[in-house]
Amino acid sequence: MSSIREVARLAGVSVATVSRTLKKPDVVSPKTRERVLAAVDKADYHPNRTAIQFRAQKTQSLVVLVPTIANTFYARVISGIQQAAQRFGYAVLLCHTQGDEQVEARYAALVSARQADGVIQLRAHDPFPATATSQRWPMVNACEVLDDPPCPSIRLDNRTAAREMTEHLIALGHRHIAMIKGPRRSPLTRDRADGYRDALARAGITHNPSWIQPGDFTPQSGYAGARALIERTDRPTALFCESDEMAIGALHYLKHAGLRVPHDISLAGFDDIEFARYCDPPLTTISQPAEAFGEAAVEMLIATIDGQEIDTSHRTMPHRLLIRASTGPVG
Amino acid sequence: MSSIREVARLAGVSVATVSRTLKKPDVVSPKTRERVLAAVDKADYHPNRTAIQFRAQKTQSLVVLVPTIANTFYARVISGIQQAAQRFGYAVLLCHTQGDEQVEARYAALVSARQADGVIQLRAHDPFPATATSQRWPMVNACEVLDDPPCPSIRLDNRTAAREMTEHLIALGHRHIAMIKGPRRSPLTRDRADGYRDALARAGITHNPSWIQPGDFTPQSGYAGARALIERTDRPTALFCESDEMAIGALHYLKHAGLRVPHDISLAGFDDIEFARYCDPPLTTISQPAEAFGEAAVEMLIATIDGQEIDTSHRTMPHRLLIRASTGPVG
DNA sequence: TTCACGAATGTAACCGGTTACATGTCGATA
DNA sequence: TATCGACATGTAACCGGTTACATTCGTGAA
Repeated sequence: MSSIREVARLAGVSVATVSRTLKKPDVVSPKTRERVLAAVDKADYHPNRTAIQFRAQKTQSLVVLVPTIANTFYARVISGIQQAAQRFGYAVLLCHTQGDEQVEARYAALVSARQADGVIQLRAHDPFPATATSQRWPMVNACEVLDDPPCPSIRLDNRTAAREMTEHLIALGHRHIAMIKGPRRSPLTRDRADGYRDALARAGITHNPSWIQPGDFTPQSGYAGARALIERTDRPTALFCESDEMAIGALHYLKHAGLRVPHDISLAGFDDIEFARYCDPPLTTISQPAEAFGEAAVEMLIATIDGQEIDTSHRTMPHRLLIRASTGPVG
Repeated sequence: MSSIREVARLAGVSVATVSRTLKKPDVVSPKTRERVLAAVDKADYHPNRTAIQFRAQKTQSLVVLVPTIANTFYARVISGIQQAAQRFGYAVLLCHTQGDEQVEARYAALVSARQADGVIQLRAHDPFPATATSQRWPMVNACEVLDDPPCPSIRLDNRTAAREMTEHLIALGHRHIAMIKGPRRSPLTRDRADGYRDALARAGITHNPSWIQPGDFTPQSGYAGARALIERTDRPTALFCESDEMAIGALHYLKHAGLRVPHDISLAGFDDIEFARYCDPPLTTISQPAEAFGEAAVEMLIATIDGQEIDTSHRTMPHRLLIRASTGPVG
């Protein structure tokens, strides 16, 4: 575990010269450079990054707070974060929070403790304590975004996307359109439900609140939601799930109940996860540029860390309605 | 950005007393403790973890090298790593390598540069340079394991698992069993193919090498592999894919080709990802304790870092054959 | 010869904690 | 009263780099 002093000793120079040889090779003479590099090799010297970070008061690391990595949408976002971070020379501290606010706070504290330079939060919650005395740290809120984020944010126009999907179902002749929502307090879920209601209102269709089922984005909750809706006497002709994972669970129940999709009931999802296209029938859904979310988050965060001005501190990423075979004319 | 000296000044004590108050509160007098804690509050003081790590020569961080996080099996392993790391007070530096050896080496160098205390490698490749001079760093190899790992490892008995699956198909009366493999040079894939051949040999079935299709664990490669097999004249009656993702792709092709599963052809996967049970028909597969892989890897790595003896430096995790509806008697 | 100047290199302070060791204080005991 | 020990606290070195500033050296011009 050789240090710079060991290398300096071996090369017969001062530590400053070793440091310069490695960081600004052009300011040392070729002869010295050669001697130093030979000593580096001989000593198997690797600069201690913790020491460098300590000295520079900069860690080149980012904290990413993700509710669950087992969700394929988040996995794609993280993949995008990784790519971009790598490009900028930043390391990614991945923090799996299960949406637990205490865990989030604990990990966000890595930034106040200067083990990381900033946070990317993928959930609609401010992980920093709201005390007036404590300062704000570099942070970006992406994917599931606070209504009034105290930091740059990157979101989808969830309301418009959900409206477009609902309009697609209405255009197919559906009037009885049910929805399986995400977790109660999420702004994202609220926006999608608003978009759904917008479309119904525009089409003059009376909105039946009991056709909105709660869910939590898991296939299990999709299965349960579909069952609750199908077991009623006033069965809907179309079902819009706020995530593909829930749609996949719902599809499973629908088949189990002997319903043909889309002949007996149309089914739509949201996210366009990889398996959506492999469903039988392939799922009509909204595609989101998941990797681009991650990349944009990293770019905006690093700009914040570097204290640059950010042209758009709130960005909206484009979505796309993908019509596949799971939705069809009302039977 | 207050330091310990600032707090000491505010409390009218020395820095040593502040440090002791926070780390060993019982050695300072209650009166002093109170004054110090008040000063900590007032200064909004957060100990600088980089300084602590630098002083302690210990980062409490692990590097995880994962080929791709977009694979749901790896996502579960990482989830397990996260849980365990959190329990031990370690942070996780996630490194997405796409299986690129240079990227792996660059990230593994975070350990030689002492930005992390050890590495968990999820791929069968040693990320450290093989020079004789360079020392070995704490590392654990999990999931896809080197034949002769220079470190503790955690693996599945892939050969036995694949043999059991193949025996299940043989027991159903199948004699024409094809396979879609993983990447060529992976020991994991080789072991599974060996297990498949073991079962055929034991049953006295001649092995037809042309019934082994290459793949890369993605649904696309499963789709392509299934097509290549089905378009032949000597079509197999059963298809064993080395991953569920490939099986899902294969299933899509089989349906597209108008084949009924399992009536016309049986289909088996490997991994038991969440969507396997939501397939139509639900997929017969091998379940692996993915989260447990991650947890075991963290435990063994931290034991290595702490220089403890490790009882079993090579662990084998249990697998389970899950028979669902995608496999059935030969038609 | 002397001086100025630039290039190359060295010296040492600094980043913010931890901790071995030194010092100081107080009460109990001889 | 002197001495001792337990307890509380302070002082300063240390971890391994970076870098401002100081020093040394060689070269060319006056």
